[in-house]
Amino acid sequence: MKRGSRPTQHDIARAAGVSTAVVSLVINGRANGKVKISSATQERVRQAIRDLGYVPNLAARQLAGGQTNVLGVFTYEPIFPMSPTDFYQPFLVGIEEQATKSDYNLLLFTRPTGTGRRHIYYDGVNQLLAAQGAVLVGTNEDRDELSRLRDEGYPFVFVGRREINGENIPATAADYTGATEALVGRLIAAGHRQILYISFQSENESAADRTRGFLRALTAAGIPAPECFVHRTEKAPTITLEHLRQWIAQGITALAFEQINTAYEILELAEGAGLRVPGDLSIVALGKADDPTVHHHDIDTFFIPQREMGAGAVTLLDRILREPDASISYPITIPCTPVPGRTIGPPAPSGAAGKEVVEQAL
Amino acid sequence: MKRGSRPTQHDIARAAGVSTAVVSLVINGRANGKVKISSATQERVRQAIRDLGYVPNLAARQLAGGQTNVLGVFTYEPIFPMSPTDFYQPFLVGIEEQATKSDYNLLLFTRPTGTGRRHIYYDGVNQLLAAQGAVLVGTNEDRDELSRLRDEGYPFVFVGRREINGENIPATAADYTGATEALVGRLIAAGHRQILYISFQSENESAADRTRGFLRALTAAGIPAPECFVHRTEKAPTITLEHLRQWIAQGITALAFEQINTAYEILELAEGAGLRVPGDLSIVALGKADDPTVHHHDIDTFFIPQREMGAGAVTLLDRILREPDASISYPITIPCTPVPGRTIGPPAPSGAAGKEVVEQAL
DNA sequence: CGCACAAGCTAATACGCTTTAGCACGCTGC
DNA sequence: GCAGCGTGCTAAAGCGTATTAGCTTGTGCG
Repeated sequence: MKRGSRPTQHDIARAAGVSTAVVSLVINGRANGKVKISSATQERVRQAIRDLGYVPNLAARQLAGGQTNVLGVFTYEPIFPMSPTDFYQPFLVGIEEQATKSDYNLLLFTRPTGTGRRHIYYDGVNQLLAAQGAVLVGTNEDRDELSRLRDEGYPFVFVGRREINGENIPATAADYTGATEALVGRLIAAGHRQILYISFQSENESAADRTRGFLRALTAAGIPAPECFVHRTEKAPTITLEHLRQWIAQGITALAFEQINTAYEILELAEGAGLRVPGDLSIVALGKADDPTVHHHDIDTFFIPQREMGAGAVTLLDRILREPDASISYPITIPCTPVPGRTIGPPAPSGAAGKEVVEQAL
Repeated sequence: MKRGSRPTQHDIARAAGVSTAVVSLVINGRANGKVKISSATQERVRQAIRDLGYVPNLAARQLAGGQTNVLGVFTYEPIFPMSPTDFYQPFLVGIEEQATKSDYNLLLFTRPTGTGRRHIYYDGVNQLLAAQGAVLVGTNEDRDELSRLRDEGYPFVFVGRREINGENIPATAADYTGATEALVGRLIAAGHRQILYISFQSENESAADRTRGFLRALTAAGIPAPECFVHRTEKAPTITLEHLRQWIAQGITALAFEQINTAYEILELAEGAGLRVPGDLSIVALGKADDPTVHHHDIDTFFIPQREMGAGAVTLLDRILREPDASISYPITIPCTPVPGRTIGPPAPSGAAGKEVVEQAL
């Protein structure tokens, strides 16, 4: 063992009077498998490891095709967010928790990619290869990269459902469809027939799932679901009191918002203008981050199980690494817990009544 | 090249009709150094790389070269805190930022150590060795571990000043001494002569630094600094209105709290009881976390430069790794920016006046 | 012509580990 | 006495890359 450098298996082998193969077998717990090592020898090896302070070289281990116990975490956004109310935080909490339980260390990919935006491929090199597998988090992902990654057979799991070329990639996903269906079902059960679904996100998988749940709830109740029930818009400010007035006049009795923030703004807008919620208008939000600092107590919605999604991603990745040939159907879906509020109620008796109220309010 | 696996330098070499050495040299831009490769050959190699879609194998590269670009991050507390207002968060933000700039990936040590509490040494083995060097964060550190770590010559940096056997270890530290001296100086400039320093923490380096700054400010102004000016207590609730009353009666005109939370509680306690701050009592806090969600607008204090401390730790570690023989004096000190408030003012005319006010208030 | 020297390349080795074929040995059963 | 077998171990072959000592060839120069 050269001065100043770490001991290798070779050094351990020499100290314990065995071959490096024995050392490797003992370290990897394969001493009682096909090849057997006497317990006396095992103990000598372990003692030598302790004496010399041996730690395996990760790169060598990986090169030789062994276990490194390192999972990569790649986020398209900065990992440690400046804003403590960051949406991604709970995912990472879940990832760390489960990594600890499953005995993995986490390798965070923070190296710059020159372009400002983060990329998996850096200088032509797949950064993730430094880890055995990786969990990917973020909204701003690069589909081409994901596609390439999958083609290469690199083991990874996305947090959130993602499709590449119409096919689901390994992922853990919130059951937006089911949760939306249940929530909208509650509106229908309360008597609503004309429900407007307001989508602010660009077309992505989460929005698609919610839309599907929305439509399912309608069809399950035998309500025809014309496209005019889905309102897509770019930004929150585009909804005004004027919009609300028009919708109510059209006979709309309930609004389903994709984002809880917008739901909350509109709730305040409506109540500030004298509209009663529920009564004149019922409001639901299709999901709420598990953020302990913010409480939208009153809006009917459901929790997005972020920690579970993060933890589930690690569990799934672990399984993929252990059983590379297992056929698993993606995504792994995790249910959302309902958050009861006070914004669902029976609709106003008729469209005309709604109209009156709004005119009074203005 | 086997099916299903990525092309290697060997494949490129064969395709371009050269040896693997040439491929390696071209890839690493060393084709014009000691060993020269004709530009025609270089172009052939590059073309083959493009044709076959070659991507270097990181593990092999690391094994052969030694450079891993991986820094360890060891925290005694969980890394992704559940509480978004966690004190450690900003340190990690800084670490990540600087790691990105300095072109390092971060290896988070999350593997359990069996004992519940996290430890660097696991089964007698230094876990950190998996990385080139490590940044350590946390209050609950194990001094023996740090001592051993240093003796082994492992490159590491602590975030926050730490002494082992009376000697400073590599660390980045907030300039508590200077900031405290300046802040207490402002009290003195306002006319205060009897200032009570209230310490809640157990005896550690940060508390010691503040105490030193406090005493320096006093001696610089020629004020004798008897020990009775330092009040140590375990928990916040132990300070009551009764205490305040006694202190004012003793002629104390200003309080310096180690923790801003306590300062804030006492401020509310005092004002709730009719005491005027400042006026009857001036209050300062010796440091405030860089937490954007909490605003103690009104208390005079200073920011603890947490992000800079984290970033500085990475910078320092980088330097230690690059110049192992450089002699650097520790800790690297980072100044604290003052946060002006409204709780410093001139003292009450006399001790007796203070007494009166308190008696009215009670 | 003979030598020195540069250019352009190859062969070989090392990095630290995992894995597997196979060896030596002692025991059992016939 | 020997085949057959299990136990405990070793030797050796990679994994994909970087590095370097040398080899060959061509060129300039005295």
